[in-house]
Amino acid sequence: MARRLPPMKALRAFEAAARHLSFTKAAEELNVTQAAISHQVKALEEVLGIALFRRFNRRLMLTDAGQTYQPALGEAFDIVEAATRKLRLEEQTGPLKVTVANSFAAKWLLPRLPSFRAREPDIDVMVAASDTIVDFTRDDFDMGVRFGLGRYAGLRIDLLFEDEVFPVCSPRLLEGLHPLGAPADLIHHTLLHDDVGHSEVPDWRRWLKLTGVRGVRLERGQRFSHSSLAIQAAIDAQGVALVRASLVGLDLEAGRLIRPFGPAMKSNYACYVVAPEGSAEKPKIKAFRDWLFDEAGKGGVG
Amino acid sequence: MARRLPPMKALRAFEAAARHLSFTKAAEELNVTQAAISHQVKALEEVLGIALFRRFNRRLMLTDAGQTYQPALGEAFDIVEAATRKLRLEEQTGPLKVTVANSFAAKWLLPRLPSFRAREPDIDVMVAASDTIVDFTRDDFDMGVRFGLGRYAGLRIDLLFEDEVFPVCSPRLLEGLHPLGAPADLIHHTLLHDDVGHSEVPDWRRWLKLTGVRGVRLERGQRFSHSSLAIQAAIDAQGVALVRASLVGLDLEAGRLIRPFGPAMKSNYACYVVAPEGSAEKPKIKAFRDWLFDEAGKGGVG
DNA sequence: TGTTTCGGATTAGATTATCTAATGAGAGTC
DNA sequence: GACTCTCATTAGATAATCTAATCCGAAACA
Repeated sequence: MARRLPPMKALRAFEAAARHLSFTKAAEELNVTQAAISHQVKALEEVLGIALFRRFNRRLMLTDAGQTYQPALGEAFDIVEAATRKLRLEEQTGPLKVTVANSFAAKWLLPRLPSFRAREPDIDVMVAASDTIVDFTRDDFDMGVRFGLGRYAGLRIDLLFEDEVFPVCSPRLLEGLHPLGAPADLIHHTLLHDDVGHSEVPDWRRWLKLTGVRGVRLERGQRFSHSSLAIQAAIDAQGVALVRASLVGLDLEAGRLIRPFGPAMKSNYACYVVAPEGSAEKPKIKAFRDWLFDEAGKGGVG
Repeated sequence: MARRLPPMKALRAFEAAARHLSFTKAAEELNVTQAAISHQVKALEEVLGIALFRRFNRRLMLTDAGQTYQPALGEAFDIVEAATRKLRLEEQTGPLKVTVANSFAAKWLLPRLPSFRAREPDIDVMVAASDTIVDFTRDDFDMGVRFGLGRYAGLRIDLLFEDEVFPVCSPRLLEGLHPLGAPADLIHHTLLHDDVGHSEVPDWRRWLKLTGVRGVRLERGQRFSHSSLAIQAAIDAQGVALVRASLVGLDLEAGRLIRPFGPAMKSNYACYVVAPEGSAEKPKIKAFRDWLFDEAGKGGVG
């Protein structure tokens, strides 16, 4: 299994020298002095115990051994070069792996993604929706969009937008039996909860406290594991949801949801674009980040 | 033309680590510490700007990039290994290039060569007969057999045999008009000269002086560019040649030539087996040298 | 003929690259 | 809960590599 190879640097020196039939030219190619090539080739010949060059005063020739050796080495180095080039190319054009929270994926990113595809047709995006926070040193992701406090070590962090929460419901709900003109009317309606469980994101309890409404039974109503599901239930006129503005921007625009009344409550959580410090400026990552900011600015959500 | 490749040592380290999915095992394979591999891989990832491994606590995984990179590198190193192996093999079994003087080739080596072929059927011998002394650092030869004083810098030198010169002629010449029983009888015979031009090898002038014979016309007679031609002329009964013992050993044995009278004169020149110091103990060179000594000892010439 | 030029060899010393030893950290294992 | 395994990190030691200067010999030049 274990390969036994001559020193790689010496091989490179020899291969270049053999190609040029000149130590001086090889030295130029490898950006070293002629003496360095001379040493390396000599060392290689000693390691192998085989003469590779016949040295004349102003001319080099390959020995039979050198003549058979050079093409093989050239081929090997070509393979390495091609593989490296391919690696770099794929790094630029290969799929961009983005990790995002489930609800953000469903209600913000996916509906807007066709716009990115139109703008950067060469970049394939792989969206991985997950509610566990990825460690970029462990998981093979290029970047992420996260709700949080914006404190992530070793990452470049850009604030995409701040967020707030407010109640939304289907316009159909207004046509129902019970009015929905003020927070107090909620007493006759179903509350749609999500279990995001971020203490920093206001929930119905805190919102009702803020508005001073009493008598609403918090333990009742529909509970969902994800905000996106609560939103969908709201669209289906099943009740009133307390949601993050960012997630319902398009639904409000399209009239699928309305805001029956205020107020909006500020969340400490905001939306951040994150990427490993070292790769944050790579073309495809930058392209996606730029697009995210353009989209956020456009919708009046940011 | 100029290739731009990542550092070769780092590539080696990465390839081994990728193959084992373990820095520790890679370190064993390359006979370094685990820390060395860790450094090299990290350096490579920095040079490329691309993560190659995903690091878990007791487990390594390749990133997509690493996964595409490793097989190409493995292939490249395999090519290098195979080429190196082939080189070493050919060095052992490929043709043995021997440089010898023309006359030695014709009159000593070639007639005996079948014996070597029988003894070492795997070694092809390429005999290059030439009267110019080769420089092993310049010309692609493995070894040589030379007449001389045995002073050659940078070479391993083994005395094959010392030499002497004496007159020889065809037995047919004794049956001719003029007798050939003592040096003085040469006055009636044709002298066969060779133009080797080594002042250290006695010629007719010195031999006649030694024997005290007078009246022989040195300027007369037949001259040849090589000893082997003078010997052939002697075999053809064209006259009497003054030759080196080593060159006529087989002709005397076979009765093609006889020594009509003495004396033999010692030559300062002797026959040496030479090979570059560094490669003198290589199997095929040693095999040929051993055979040369066996042959020299056998014929009673050495 | 002598002089110049060219390209490789050589030497010794400087500079890096590379490696090691020691240690830490985190998560499986017993 | 102690132990073990594997990789990361640090600083310092070591060794590989490179450079600068110079030498050398033949070819080119004149």
